[in-house]
Amino acid sequence: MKSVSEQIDLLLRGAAQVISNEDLKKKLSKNIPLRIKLGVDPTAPDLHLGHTVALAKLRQFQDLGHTAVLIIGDFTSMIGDPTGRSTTRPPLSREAILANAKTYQDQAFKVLSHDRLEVVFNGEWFGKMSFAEVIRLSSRVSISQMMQRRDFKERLQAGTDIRHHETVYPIMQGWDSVMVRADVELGGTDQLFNILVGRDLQKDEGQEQQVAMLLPILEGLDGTQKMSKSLGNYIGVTETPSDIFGKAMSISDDLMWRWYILLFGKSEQEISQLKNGHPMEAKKSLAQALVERFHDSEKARQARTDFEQKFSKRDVSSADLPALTAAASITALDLVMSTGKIASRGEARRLIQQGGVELAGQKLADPQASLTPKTGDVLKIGKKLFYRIA
RNA sequence: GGGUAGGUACCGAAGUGGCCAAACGGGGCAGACUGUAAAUCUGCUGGCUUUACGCCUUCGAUGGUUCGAAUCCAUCCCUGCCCA
Repeated sequence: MKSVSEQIDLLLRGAAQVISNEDLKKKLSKNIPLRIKLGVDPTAPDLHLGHTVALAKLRQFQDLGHTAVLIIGDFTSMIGDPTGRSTTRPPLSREAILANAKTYQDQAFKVLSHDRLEVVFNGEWFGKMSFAEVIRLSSRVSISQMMQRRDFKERLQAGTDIRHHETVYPIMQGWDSVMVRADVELGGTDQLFNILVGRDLQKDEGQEQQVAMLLPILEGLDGTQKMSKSLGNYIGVTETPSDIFGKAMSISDDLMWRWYILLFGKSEQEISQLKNGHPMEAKKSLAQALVERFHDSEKARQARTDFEQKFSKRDVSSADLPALTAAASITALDLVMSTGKIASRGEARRLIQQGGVELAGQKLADPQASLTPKTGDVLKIGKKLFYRIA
């Protein structure tokens, strides 16, 4: 096992806040594997890079010899974490939760190691609790304490309703920490309150208190807003190698360094070393590393080669492109529409008129022009869509 | 339950009888420039077509008034705020 200071150096990279550094150091000094808790809500079926920030941190702990305790919130997700929400969220059905949990694990293992891992469902203990126990547990947290949470306070002020069960959520999350005897709990910065409740409850139970390690929110492709599905600025972990690679290449340089730190735990020295080279090289390496993480190294190399051919060398002659069957004689408009990727004929018309469509290297200008596409010709629509005529 | 302000395109927000497919901003898409980056500039951004100031659908819902309605009237649904 690495020395405490080496571990600290690695673990603190990218962390937004740790409560407290001293506690963490003390725990590490015991030189026995720590139990690192990460609770996840199986509410959304697909993970994106934003979700993997905490997973990557958890993996770091695993690599240092600590035990990852992944809590699947099958029970808590029936409530829905109110964190960051301005409205009560609709509960999920049992079946949906279990199906999501399965998908979640499959995807999480692209980042996590199977070694030194425990996966538990919190229904194991919450499902058995009696109402009396629930009341006893609830009595440990005061309402005014609960109302200190920013999202509750704001909702209260804004006059939107807060349902009673939502205030129970932090208590349940805290109780999870007690049940798994967590040494460290990971979470986004918005999880501060919930994780601190865990510390309180552990203290009440006579346990050593967990360290709260908060990780920053990952910015999405646009570089400003948080990565989220609804904003469409995300990279999903199940996306194809070329999509992951291409999307990663489209981010700004500033964002690239953030991703290096948050997703790959790079140190300041490593970053400044990368900054000495060409930024595009650094970005390609990042993109390649991402593909490797979610697929494999062979596919990552392939994605990079394809990308370089398609874009850097602008040579698509040998690249692997989706095939498109076209009639011997067809108008430019119909050819573009036959890809099925363009929403309306009006949009296709606009693309052509604005010079966004090329066939065999020739820009098309007239939507009505009659074309005779040959087998092997490449159709390029906009920046990202490529087809080879079959 | 009472009062009050509202519901407009992906989002925000103008428009209060014809010049409204609906200003403006954001977002998105495309082009130029680049490192297919960012920033910047330009264009586009409901659908269809024979691309025309043509047709169709749209301004919470349904009916109505009118030659003509996002705009006026009626009923209904939903949301915020204040009071109880």
